[in-house]
Amino acid sequence: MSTHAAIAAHANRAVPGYLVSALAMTPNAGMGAALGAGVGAAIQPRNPADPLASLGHAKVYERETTVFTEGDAAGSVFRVMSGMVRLYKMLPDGRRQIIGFLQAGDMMGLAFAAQYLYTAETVTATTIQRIPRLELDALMDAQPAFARKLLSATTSELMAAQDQMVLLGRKTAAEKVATFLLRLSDRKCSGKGDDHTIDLPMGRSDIADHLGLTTETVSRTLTKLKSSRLIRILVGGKLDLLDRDALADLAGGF
Amino acid sequence: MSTHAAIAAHANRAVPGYLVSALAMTPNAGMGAALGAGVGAAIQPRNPADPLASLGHAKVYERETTVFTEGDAAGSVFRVMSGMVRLYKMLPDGRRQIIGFLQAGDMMGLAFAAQYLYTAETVTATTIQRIPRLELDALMDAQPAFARKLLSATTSELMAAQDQMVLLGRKTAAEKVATFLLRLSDRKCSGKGDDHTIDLPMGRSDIADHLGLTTETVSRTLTKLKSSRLIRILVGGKLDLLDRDALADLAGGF
DNA sequence: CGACTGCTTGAAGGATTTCAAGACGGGTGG
DNA sequence: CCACCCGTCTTGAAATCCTTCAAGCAGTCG
Repeated sequence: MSTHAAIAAHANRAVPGYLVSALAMTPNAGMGAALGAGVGAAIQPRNPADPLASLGHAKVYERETTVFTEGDAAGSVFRVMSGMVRLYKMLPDGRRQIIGFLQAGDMMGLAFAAQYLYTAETVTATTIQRIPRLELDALMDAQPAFARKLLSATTSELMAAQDQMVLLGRKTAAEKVATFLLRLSDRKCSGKGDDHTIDLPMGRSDIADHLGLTTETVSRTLTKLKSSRLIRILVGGKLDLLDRDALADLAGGF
Repeated sequence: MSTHAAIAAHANRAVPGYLVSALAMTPNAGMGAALGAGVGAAIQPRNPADPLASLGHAKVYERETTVFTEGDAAGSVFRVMSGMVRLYKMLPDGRRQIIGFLQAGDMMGLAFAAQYLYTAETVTATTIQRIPRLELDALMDAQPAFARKLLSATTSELMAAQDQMVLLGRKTAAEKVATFLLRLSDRKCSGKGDDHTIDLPMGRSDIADHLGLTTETVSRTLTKLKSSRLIRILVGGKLDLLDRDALADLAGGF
């Protein structure tokens, strides 16, 4: 159940309305999203074909700023234009689980519920487009194809969430960290520059809370990867993947 | 990322097409799903208002039977009419993570990808409606409202997946088991009979692989709950929740 | 009635956490 | 421009929860 509870099971805790799902929603992200679609291009929020471009308005948030909090009334959805955001849920006693990190092109707050289901905070300085729920509704009504894109994007999120469940439930610390680094690397696709240098703008405790570990374990694991010559840790939150194949082995599956 | 990788990040590993998402899709499950909607009623796959009722055809599967396997070409989506199904992903070395358990009304295989992303097996004897992807597409084209229902249902799945991440990443064994039992209990809503007796048709190792534990730990934890008079273990895979409040405390948040 | 399979229980081991200092680095102010 | 400061990261050692390894036990099914 849990992961597949029927709508009915949720009905008593969430009034219909947009809520909390985070998902990637880029101009090229729809059903027809061809293989290799966009990558770089898809990240262009100002793509002329972007149906969302004219909605709402963008705002710059400083680093370590709250965008919205779990439980807030959910009146808008958001799209990250640049920078990085973390989404997390907290247990009553303060334990935190980071659901994911969002980058340019990713959307959040898109779901049917009256309140946001998690908290969104910026990691770095971030530009975020805020789109009132009503405007999005109107767009969905006007463009059925757009509704399909949302479904497709949400579905992709679900796939990613399932991979994360495997990681959290069945992987060791080393596998978790290796998987995380490889995902970051696949994700960026930043075209320019070394394709093996990745950005780690978030702190160790963010990584830990995403992987179900402690900061100490993350640090120790990274140190071990460094000693094994699989990675090189650079200043300024950057990191080189020196042996992607070995990392993939360590990651044990995707 | 992981959990929120942009579509583009998936584009190179999954050709568009229906795939893997599992979600609850019942007649009353749409956007308008009122609070308290259906529960019992929503579980009625033959509800007259059910747009899916006339699609595909139903088949009975024996217990412990494979419905489809991760990697199979994904040509159909499925809806559980009765019984229970488990969905899981495996790591190359055999470690298994059960993504969720499906009951009457839940759908699976609904996503945009060429292959199924996980394996579906029956736990008990189960009746399953198989719906060719093309028929579902046609229905979505014909009934925009239906597409919204799918989006809503998928979104609910995502919410559940996020809760499961918190469980897997940040809860202790006792909290995991308590949470699992409470979810099962909330889920069933079987109207009739003791509202504190729940069905546990799956084995200990299924529970373990869903919660990120071992069968021994699950067994020990259940024994401890029994000793504490919080539950009573009955024959035939049934179980009484004797102190729901205490369990909720133990569960530490939803 | 015996063998099988799954559940329970015990004891030992290990991976990760917890507790506790240091080291590093980056930013600020003198 | 350098030094100080503070937060973060790293490293160490002890503790712990959970796993692993190993038997018993129990319900089932031929």
